[in-house]
Amino acid sequence: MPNKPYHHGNLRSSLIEAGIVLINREGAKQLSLRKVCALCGVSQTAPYSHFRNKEDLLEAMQHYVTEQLMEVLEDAIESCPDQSDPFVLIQIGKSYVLFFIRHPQYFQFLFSQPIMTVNLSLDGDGTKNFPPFELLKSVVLRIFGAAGMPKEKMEDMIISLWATVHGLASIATMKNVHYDKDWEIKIQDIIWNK
Amino acid sequence: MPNKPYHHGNLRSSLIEAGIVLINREGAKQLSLRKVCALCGVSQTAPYSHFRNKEDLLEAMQHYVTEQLMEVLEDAIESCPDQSDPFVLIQIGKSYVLFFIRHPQYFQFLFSQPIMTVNLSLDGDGTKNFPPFELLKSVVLRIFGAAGMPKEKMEDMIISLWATVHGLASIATMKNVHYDKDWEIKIQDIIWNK
DNA sequence: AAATATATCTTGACACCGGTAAGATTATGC
DNA sequence: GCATAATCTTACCGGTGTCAAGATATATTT
Repeated sequence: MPNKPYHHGNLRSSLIEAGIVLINREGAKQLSLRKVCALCGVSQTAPYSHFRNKEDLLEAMQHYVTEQLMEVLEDAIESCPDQSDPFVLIQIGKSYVLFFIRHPQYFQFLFSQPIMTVNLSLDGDGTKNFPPFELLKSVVLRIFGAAGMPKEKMEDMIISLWATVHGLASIATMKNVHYDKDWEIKIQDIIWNK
Repeated sequence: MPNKPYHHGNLRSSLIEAGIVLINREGAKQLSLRKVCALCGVSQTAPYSHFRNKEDLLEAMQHYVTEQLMEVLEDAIESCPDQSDPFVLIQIGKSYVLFFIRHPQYFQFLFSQPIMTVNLSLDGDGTKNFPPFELLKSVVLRIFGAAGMPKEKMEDMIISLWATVHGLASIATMKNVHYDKDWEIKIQDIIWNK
């Protein structure tokens, strides 16, 4: 049984993952730096060697969650046989909503104080954009841009699609929502009927 | 210049309104009981004669905001010449989104920890429901129920409509969203194209 | 009208929180 | 091997929600 070393080793990533654990356990609202520190077996001010403040840690955790979401969305795209079929959009939307249904705490956490930028217009710098949204934009551009749809119309479609899907996720992850149907089936219908 | 009386007189409603002022001034995240008390010129524990705890005050404030929203939505309905025209739904949706665009802090505040219930099915007790949602349900029921639309289809329509509108409000009130078009015009198009 | 009871507000205190300052411990580069 | 930098700890500060006990005003009863 070795003594606990003075240096943790990889505290930065441990703090991020401990924060994620606590968010899933008790929700983003109850998260405190001190609890994260306790879970990592480290003093209350240790994080300040790796993050400027709590906001900074939260931002790193948001990137962590966003990457998980991106993997899910990219898998959804790859699972489609025809990449130029608008059905890809349904799959993306479905995966987006289901991701948050499976991790209800993530929705509040990601969007309660969103740090990432969202540029709703098709041109402009996409590198700083919320990656899932940028992904949606690129798919619409690939499918309908090739078909000659005017840019204005594509922008409307992107906003409308994301609003619906994001709204569904928001509603589905609310605590006091009662719904006796199967979301997975309904989501597809709802996106489809748009 | 009269001395401040020991009893405030109408502290309960004053606390609610002071809380609303502070939320509009610095956001729901920064709100503290003590600040509300200071704004009312009262000690830190005075609220506990009127509310069980902070949650309880926040809940009362949510009801306060919800009533403002309801007034806006009811005005929107009344402004429609033909109450059986589906155009009423567009007007409701537009007013819903614009309300939150005009009061960006309210969206986070109302839905960050929603206290009210949302029953997505058409039957069941509507009295405990989030009133704006119940209003939407009743309008859809009135317009399309009379036209003989099956209940299942109306439920899909309600969820889809609310998801879109709620999602639009969510996106439009995000801090880091860049959009150079006029929301008021776009919203109508987007809801319309559904 | 006086006495009692109740509602309302204050003071004092506690544990928890995010954050700063100064110092201890370990790793790194020359 | 020594100096420097990175990492972690202890001590402390102001702010927060909340409880306990007491002060003050209003309401009720007699």
